[in-house]
Amino acid sequence: MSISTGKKPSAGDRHAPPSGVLERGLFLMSLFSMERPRLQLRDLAQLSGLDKATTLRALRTLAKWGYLERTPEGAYSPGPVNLRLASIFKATSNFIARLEAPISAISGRANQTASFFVRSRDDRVCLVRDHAFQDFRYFIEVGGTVKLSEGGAAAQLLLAYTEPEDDDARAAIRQAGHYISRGERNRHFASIAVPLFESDRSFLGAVTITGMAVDLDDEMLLGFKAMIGEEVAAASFTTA
Amino acid sequence: MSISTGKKPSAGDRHAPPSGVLERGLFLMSLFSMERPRLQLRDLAQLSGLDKATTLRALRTLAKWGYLERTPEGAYSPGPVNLRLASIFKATSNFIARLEAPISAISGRANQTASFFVRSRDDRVCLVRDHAFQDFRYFIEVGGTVKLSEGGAAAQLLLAYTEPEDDDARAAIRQAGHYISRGERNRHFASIAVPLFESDRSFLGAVTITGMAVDLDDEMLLGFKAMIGEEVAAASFTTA
DNA sequence: ACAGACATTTTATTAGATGAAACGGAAGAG
DNA sequence: CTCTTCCGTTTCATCTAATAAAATGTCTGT
Repeated sequence: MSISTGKKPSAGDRHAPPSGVLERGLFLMSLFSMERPRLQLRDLAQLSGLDKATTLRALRTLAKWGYLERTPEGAYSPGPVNLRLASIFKATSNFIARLEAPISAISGRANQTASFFVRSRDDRVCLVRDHAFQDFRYFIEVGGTVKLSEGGAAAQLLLAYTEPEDDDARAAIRQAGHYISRGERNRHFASIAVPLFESDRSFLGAVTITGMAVDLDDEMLLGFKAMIGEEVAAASFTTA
Repeated sequence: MSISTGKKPSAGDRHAPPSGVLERGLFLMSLFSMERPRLQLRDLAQLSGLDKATTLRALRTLAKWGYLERTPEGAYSPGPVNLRLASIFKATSNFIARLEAPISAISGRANQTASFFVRSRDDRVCLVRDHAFQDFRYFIEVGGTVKLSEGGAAAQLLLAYTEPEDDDARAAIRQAGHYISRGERNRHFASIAVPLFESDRSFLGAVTITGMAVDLDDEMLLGFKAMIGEEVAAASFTTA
């Protein structure tokens, strides 16, 4: 009753928990992140706003199927089944595996974080990521999604190449074949995003290099563009 | 009613579908595999034994949260969220990333499939795998689980090192520091499994090399043991 | 021995899951 | 072109199975 009618002004319930057992279970899974890879019942119940007993039942089922596993201390963390599903996912989008080496090489040569994003409805999803030596806590993790409306170099570029309704700004981005952002999503960062095409010229997504704004002037970012082109060409992709 | 009382002797319902919405949803996810990465509503309903409407509702929720995505043709396949959870899983079991290079090297040097398994309750789970040039359809995929009771070199070795109740056979395996199987799970294959320890000597799981029995006599399999030791040592693991 | 923090079980109540049937739309055959 | 078939989707009366508050169990530290 506390969900539909009552109000729980307790700490962590910014959003009301979803209704429906399956949705609640998936919601619980979504509470795990790189920053919080292990959570105990109490935390999950509080974060989700669900009753302890309800949370426990869901966690048990999730653990029974390997989506979660219990640590020796009794906390929960994502389990091995996710690996299985991730490898099936990778197999269905056949180009991800092919992109891993180029992204790694790009990251190494730029000594910055390199990523690959695709559009999924109104979000962008990070599918490949290599961190070089940077502190990665400010970034979206692999598989993570961000609303396109939140901006960023990758978002602008994805919109330019995939949005049905066109305008001058988007045409200009396509004309240039890249987009540079400065502090658009995070004040301290700058990025360049370039489009990635399959060998048959079909658009796949955006390759980006991101780093601290102080380290990267526009000239340097622009210089990365040719290098990205070289590296992805080794895997038969193109950037134009 | 068809689930609890009725009988559906149709094609693919070897097991009755689980009850509980969450469990049913997870069950649906488990129907995807490397061999069947895309399934449509009809297939999923039939394979699971669930009603079409029930299946549809679950699939919609799963897709809404990114666990599944729809192909242009309307079929379902595992979605990008699995990638996110897999990377969190990898981060929590920090040794997986460290093992990937050694497994790859072992596979290359033996020119056979190399894998790493851990025990999870009464199952073994494949966490790392490199295929060399073999046809991989006969093998468990990464993240895949198999009952320990089904045997195989890895299963025997995991039992020897993790089962609380000991017996002579298990003590002998620990004494030898390896286990060789021939046709135990599959008539045509042979494997050697060796234990993997963290640098502090805590047991992690089993490294195996598997190939066609005709190509691998016991002497050859035994010869791999030292090589495995060398390669994992490069990542500060040990095999004894 | 007591208190506090968590995990787990129990149970009466009803929200919400279920599935048979009907509908709709697309593709193919005659 | 109409008829048929095959799927996905919607609807709705029925009742299973999910819910949450409270009680109980299990630690840990004082």
